[in-house]
Amino acid sequence: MAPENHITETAAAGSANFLRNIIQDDLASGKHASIVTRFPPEPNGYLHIGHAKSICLNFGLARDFGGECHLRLDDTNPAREDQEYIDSIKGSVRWLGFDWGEHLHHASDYFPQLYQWAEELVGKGVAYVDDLTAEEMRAYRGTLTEAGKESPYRNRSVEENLELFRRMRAGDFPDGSRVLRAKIDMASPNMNLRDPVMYRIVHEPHPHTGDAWCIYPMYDYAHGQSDSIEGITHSICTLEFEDHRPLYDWFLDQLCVYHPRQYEFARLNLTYTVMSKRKLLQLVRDGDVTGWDDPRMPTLDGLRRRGYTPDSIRAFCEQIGVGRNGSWIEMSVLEECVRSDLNVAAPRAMAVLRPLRLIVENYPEELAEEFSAANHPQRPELGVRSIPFCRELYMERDDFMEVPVKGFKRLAPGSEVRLRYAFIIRCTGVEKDESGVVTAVRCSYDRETLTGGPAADRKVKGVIHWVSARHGIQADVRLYDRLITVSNPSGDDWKSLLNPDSTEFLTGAVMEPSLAAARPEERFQFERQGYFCVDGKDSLPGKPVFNRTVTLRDSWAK
RNA sequence: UGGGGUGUAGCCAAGCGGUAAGGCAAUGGACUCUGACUCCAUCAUCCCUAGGUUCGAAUCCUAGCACCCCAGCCA
Repeated sequence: MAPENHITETAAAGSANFLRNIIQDDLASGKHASIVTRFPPEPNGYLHIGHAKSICLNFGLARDFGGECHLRLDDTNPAREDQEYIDSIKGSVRWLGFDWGEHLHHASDYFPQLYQWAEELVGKGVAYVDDLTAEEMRAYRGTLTEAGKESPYRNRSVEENLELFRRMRAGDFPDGSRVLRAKIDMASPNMNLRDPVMYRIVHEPHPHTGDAWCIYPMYDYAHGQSDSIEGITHSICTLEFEDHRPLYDWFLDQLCVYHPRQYEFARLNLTYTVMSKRKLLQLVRDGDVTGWDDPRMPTLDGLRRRGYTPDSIRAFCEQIGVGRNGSWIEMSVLEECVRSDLNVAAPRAMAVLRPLRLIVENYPEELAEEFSAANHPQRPELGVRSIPFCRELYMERDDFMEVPVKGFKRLAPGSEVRLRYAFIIRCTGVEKDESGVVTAVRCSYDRETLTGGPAADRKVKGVIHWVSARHGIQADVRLYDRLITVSNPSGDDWKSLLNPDSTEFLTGAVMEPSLAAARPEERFQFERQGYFCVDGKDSLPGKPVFNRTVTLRDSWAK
């Protein structure tokens, strides 16, 4: 079979999108023998689910077409970047399941080359040192509908520009006093071409180059050339950089170096949350969340702590597709991705979140039995575990209604229900406190109805989970809800849309004893309730804290 | 009112002149010791609008309309 066919077949594994089509054409036409992509985050924040879309796209394309994908830290602005972010970015990409192999790069690796090229452009007379202040420069830039004015420093001689640029680099000038600009066209309808800044002076230590530099390249000057140096074939970025493409092309053409092509796709928007690093940083700084890895955050570290699996996030990125339409993906798509992953992967367990005492009147006081429960109803190979049972149990408060509403299939006075993996019980009465609140439910059980027993097949309308009061363990459970109250938050007042009830911490939950051994990041389905993950940060040995990843679908709740 | 983009179901999204894939959501039903899972069925005479070309248009042409992005020494 021809290699082309092999490539086509492999590529068919991913769902169709315009970038795959472009790459297929480029490979078929021989424009490229193989492809090189890159994921180029700026280390000024933690990666979020939107970055995951880009990571899966770039690494996925490389994987499917037999190419390579580089991880490049776009570290051109030491004023905002930090080693903490570099570490978290690398961890997140690896956690998601991608490997950059030998190709971990930093834009700062190219500072010497970038500087040399800048001198070359000065020598060609297409770059100049400008002394205008930032405010003046803004005024000279013009507006969307009016052309800008040329700076009075625009026509300095090559010699003077070279001398000044070298002195900028040598540290002779304070921050903000001068910049190096490309000499393009102050009247361009594309604002990016109105003599964009190439270098600015920043006396600030850099996490990767230390104090070797006090001038730093701007994104537009650094990015395309970095792509060129690395031999990137398809430089994929988000839509807002579309206007920058002429500038990307301009630098590469002026320099006469290898010229990668830039393609843009629509960034991800997810309903009921915010996605920009700026806003996420604000939530962290203002203490609205506990950190970048707060389980409510759409960051990869947040989703991880919440219990999302790398597989589920990759499946999500595959499902949402890649296009050029500004789109909002409904949170339910993401939730469905974890559910379907965890439904297969997560062992089941019983936990009572809001306990209500359940007394089995005709069960002997001193007796205790162990019943066998499947760890996964559809996967017998996952085995069974035993669950202790005794006269006094806990049931879920929501599973009892003194005056049941129509359609209620759980326990109510006089009604019957099955205790999962145990007996069928009938409610015989309730106990209440002075204010009328039910404090305990009383019932009787029928021994014949034990799972596997002679009357086990008797039909009852409902099955409820339970935990032995004598054997159950206590554990903290944290329930999370959407961060933002409206589906499509926008504008400056987004902070007023924060959901005040996005966390609910439960301290009285009771669980089957096997859960005491749960390890950090271990995931379970608490039957009839949802998927839960042992918090990787706040759990102690033998004392797990459970985060609710997502509820089970509940067709009754509606 | 300058430039660059985008318009296919509630939300995404294939489609590239031959008669509207798929996923999520929703609805109805089957099954069930999780009101879960699974399964089955329904869900665009129509592709922003209006004209035009064509035997034939979501796909080509023309004119509109709507929405998004751009005036950091951020990326």
